[in-house]
Amino acid sequence: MAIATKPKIDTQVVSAQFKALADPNRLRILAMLREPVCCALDLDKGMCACDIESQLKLSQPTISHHMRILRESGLVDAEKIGSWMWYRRNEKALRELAHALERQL
Amino acid sequence: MAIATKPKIDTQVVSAQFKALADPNRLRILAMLREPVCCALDLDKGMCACDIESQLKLSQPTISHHMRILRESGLVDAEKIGSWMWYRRNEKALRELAHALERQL
DNA sequence: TTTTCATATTGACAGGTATCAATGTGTGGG
DNA sequence: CCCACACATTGATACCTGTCAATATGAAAA
Repeated sequence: MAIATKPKIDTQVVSAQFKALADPNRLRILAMLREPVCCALDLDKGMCACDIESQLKLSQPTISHHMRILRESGLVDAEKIGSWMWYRRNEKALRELAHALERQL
Repeated sequence: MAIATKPKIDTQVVSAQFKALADPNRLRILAMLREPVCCALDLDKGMCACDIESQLKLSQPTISHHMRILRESGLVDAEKIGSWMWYRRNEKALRELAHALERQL
């Protein structure tokens, strides 16, 4: 079971992930999530949409749009708690993408 | 002078590179360039546009368009010899992008 | 229940993109 | 010089994308 099955690269998934990274504002969001600055105290939760909005000069619907693309690409995880949406980097997915880029693509 | 100056990440450049990777056909081209299959014997030159065209089901102008985007992103190098254009992966740029993705973005 | 707050969705719009047919531009061969 | 070849550029077209204002949704507070 621990046999190293050759890691499959799904071109559709990978190009969606690169597409998610292909916008400067989404790169900024990803960098912000690396070191969350957040209105709540529990930084482990990540950042909520309003925190991101307050640091980027973009409207609320635009932030929501970018977060959906990041979430659907799998590079960012989201969790709804109460009426807040908490966003976190998916470090595993980011690492796997970087490795695929270096070794397979 | 050998002090490790913090590697700068130019968001514009990086997002252009991810944009170049955000198309499935360009990912295929990059994968083809990893192991060139080429009409000429000297594989070190890379692949010429017609070789790429013959393996992808895309018109010649479309290939030319994709190669321009890959070239301008810096991920692929191009060299004109006679009337052929030879394309090669820029492994250094690809590696740097992968490292930036893993460590800084 | 009514109000308020956080976020998502919709609609509209300007600009970008992938694609191909047609045409232009050099280069090498005859 | 002219032709054939390899590639680039242009123009047209359909589709996709980033953005915001307006509106909807859903949860907490009053």
